[in-house]
Amino acid sequence: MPRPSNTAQRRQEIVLGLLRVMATQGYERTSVARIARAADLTPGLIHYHFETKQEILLALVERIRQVLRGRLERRLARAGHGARARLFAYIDAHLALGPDSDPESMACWVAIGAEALRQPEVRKIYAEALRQDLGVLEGLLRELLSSEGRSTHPARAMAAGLLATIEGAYQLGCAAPGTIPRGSAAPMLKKMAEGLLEAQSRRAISIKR
Amino acid sequence: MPRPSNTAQRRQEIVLGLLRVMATQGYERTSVARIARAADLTPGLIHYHFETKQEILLALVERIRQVLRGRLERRLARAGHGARARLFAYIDAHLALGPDSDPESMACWVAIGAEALRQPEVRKIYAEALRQDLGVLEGLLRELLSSEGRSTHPARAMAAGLLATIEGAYQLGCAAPGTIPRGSAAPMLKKMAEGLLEAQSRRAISIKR
Amino acid sequence: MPRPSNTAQRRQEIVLGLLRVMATQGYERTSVARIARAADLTPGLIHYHFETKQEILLALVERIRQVLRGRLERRLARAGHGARARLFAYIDAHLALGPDSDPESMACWVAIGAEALRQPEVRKIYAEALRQDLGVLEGLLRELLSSEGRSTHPARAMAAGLLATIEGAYQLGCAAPGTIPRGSAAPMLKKMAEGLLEAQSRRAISIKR
Amino acid sequence: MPRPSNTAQRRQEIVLGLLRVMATQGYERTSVARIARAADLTPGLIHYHFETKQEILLALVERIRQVLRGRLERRLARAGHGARARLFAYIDAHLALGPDSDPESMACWVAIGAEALRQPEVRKIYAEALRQDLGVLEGLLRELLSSEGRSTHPARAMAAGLLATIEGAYQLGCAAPGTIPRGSAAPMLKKMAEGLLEAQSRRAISIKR
DNA sequence: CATGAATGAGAATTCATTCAT
DNA sequence: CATGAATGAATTCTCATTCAT
Repeated sequence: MPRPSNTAQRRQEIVLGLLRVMATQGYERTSVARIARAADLTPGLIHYHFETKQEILLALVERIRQVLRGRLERRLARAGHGARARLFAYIDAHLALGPDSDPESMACWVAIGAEALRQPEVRKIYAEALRQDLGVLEGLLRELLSSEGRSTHPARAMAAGLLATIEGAYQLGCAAPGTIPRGSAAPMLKKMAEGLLEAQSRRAISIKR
Repeated sequence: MPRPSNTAQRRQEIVLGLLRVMATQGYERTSVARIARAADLTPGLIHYHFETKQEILLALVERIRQVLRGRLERRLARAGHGARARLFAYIDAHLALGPDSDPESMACWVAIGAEALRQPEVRKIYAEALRQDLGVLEGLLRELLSSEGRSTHPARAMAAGLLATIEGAYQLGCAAPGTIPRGSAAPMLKKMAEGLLEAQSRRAISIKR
Repeated sequence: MPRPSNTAQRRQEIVLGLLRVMATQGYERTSVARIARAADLTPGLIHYHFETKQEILLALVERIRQVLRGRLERRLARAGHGARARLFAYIDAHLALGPDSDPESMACWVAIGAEALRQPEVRKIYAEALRQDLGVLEGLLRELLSSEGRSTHPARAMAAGLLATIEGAYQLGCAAPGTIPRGSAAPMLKKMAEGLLEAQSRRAISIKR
Repeated sequence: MPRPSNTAQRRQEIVLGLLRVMATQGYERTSVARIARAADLTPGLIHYHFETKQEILLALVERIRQVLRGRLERRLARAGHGARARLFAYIDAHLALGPDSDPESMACWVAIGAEALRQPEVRKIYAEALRQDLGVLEGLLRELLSSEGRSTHPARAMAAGLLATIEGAYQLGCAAPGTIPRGSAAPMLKKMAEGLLEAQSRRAISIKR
């Protein structure tokens, strides 16, 4: 009778080890030995469960995305059916402080974004993640626009702008703390969203006139 | 007769070598030997002109800032005195495509942002740079707000939001190309700025009533 | 009722796994895990049936020898009683192409020869194997010489020469294909054997004169 | 004034270090650290002068070939113009014992032959080396045949046979010492060559009749 | 100023072997 | 018998930095 597999468990521990170390050291400076120490394992075992260090990174991306998806779903569920409330839930899921905010993941996400610059494989899943985010955000904006009886055409471009702000807020929040006053990112982004929507609206009206 | 010092020249070549390599490799993966090769120099000479590799990075930050400052000044000069035009000049200096845009520097800036996560010294000058940007941007917004006879109070928060969007656009532009349609970053940011301003404006008006 | 032992079966599977992998990877590059995969077993089980990796190698040598012995016996049986035919049967058993030729074993044999350079234990059984071959070959030559009424004295030296050619043909056949035209090794060696015998013969005759 | 380059010197030292260690350990078991120790250098320096370990191996092949070429040229020069003497010079250059024989290189050559099985790049230069040898040997046989007024047609096949014997003699000499009595390889090969030539000759004669 | 050889401290990865289940 | 997780030592290779010339 073989010992029951603990691979899933171990892989998670390893991924969390990378998360912890990478948040302060970046990917390149995080050696497999450090991941091992952080997870209280041996380097050899790391490579038993993952072929390469990069594979751990990819698993970490997956995990960060999962957690974010969970956060988003919970907040959308709480938000009810109002299109505006749902958009705000999206923003809060990404930027709000609070018990479910996750600064380590945020720092890692920034580091992952930098790795995406030079590792094609990382770039691929990083870009894929952003395309997903973009899609979800666009959907929410589309809901909101059509609920107000307006054209959904600018939804995509607006989503891109808001997504850039989110990613930029991560970057500034981690690497230049203080630039954005603590806790102000989510409210600010909501204002920007509203501004975009209203500007759009007024322009539409003025065109009609 | 000693030969005239070419230190300044050499330092610049070295910094440009780092710029070129780092844009695709990131900082950690850029070895001194590669910088040397890119600058057509030898590793030893690099360390004659710079104590450490990190020092080159700091010089590169300085240089990227200088170039950006130059671009901003030229665009502000062309913009005339209109507060809105001056704000747009700022945005274009950071995001517009064109002959003076500089994708390599943009990629490096993203990599520098990631290095700021883990190198306190880099973080210091990175944050300082962003504070400067923030100050300039805030000033422009203040100009604009007061030229319209409105409170300049929200200028700082608005500046933070716009700056985040700029940094985020760099990130997406480099690491997830296609997320933001090519050439659309500057126009989008202008719309976001306008939205913010107008939302502000209407709220102010409605409060007055 | 304990299940019947399948050790013999398993050991053979493992040895064949080594054969398959080693033919292309050499001994050092053949990890126990790869042997296991090739034999559709697990690494732990390999070490249940063999103490060490080297032990598998020794078993493989034994097996290759057995197969060769079988081939030789079949060909000798077919050859009848003519001394020349029997010598040729020996040569064909080692070098002839055909359904019973075994390129994988040949490649392994070459790899084993290289391992013999550095592993005394392997050297021991490798040398023993060659001494056996030498003995058999010498016996066949002796038969042939005495059947022609000539001195059997040079049989040993001739056997050594022919054996060297056989081993060299393996080497060239595996590692420098094309050097020896395909299918030409056995006929060439037969000519070399005849040449040796006839040269011997003429010299003997001339001495008599 | 830069220090004069000692790269050529160092590279040779490193190659000789590999030669020394590899003769007893084989290629795979020869770690870069051991090469370094054997050459009294540091591992880092090894990799300053050679990109990879394999590159050292390729340089070693080159060197062994050079030495062999030198030995052959000296012996050919001493052999005068007789075609038979020249053929024997070739054989002696490869197999004769004596002050210029080189057992370490011989052992390495055998190990290289085994590496050729699994490293395509090694196989390439190994096969090329053997093709060269084959060409030279064929030329000598052709000389000899035509000097006796006979067809040179079988020269190639004869060369292949003799070359196999040479490689096999290396193998047996290194890995199964005693199989071939010490010092008997060269005389035996000469007899084999003569046997081949005479057999050929007699056949030619008998055909003429 | 300039060269490039040299160092030494890591880096990721591999792997034979052990052993709890 | 069988599994496969775990270990720890070894491996190749990288690289910032130093320094004799």
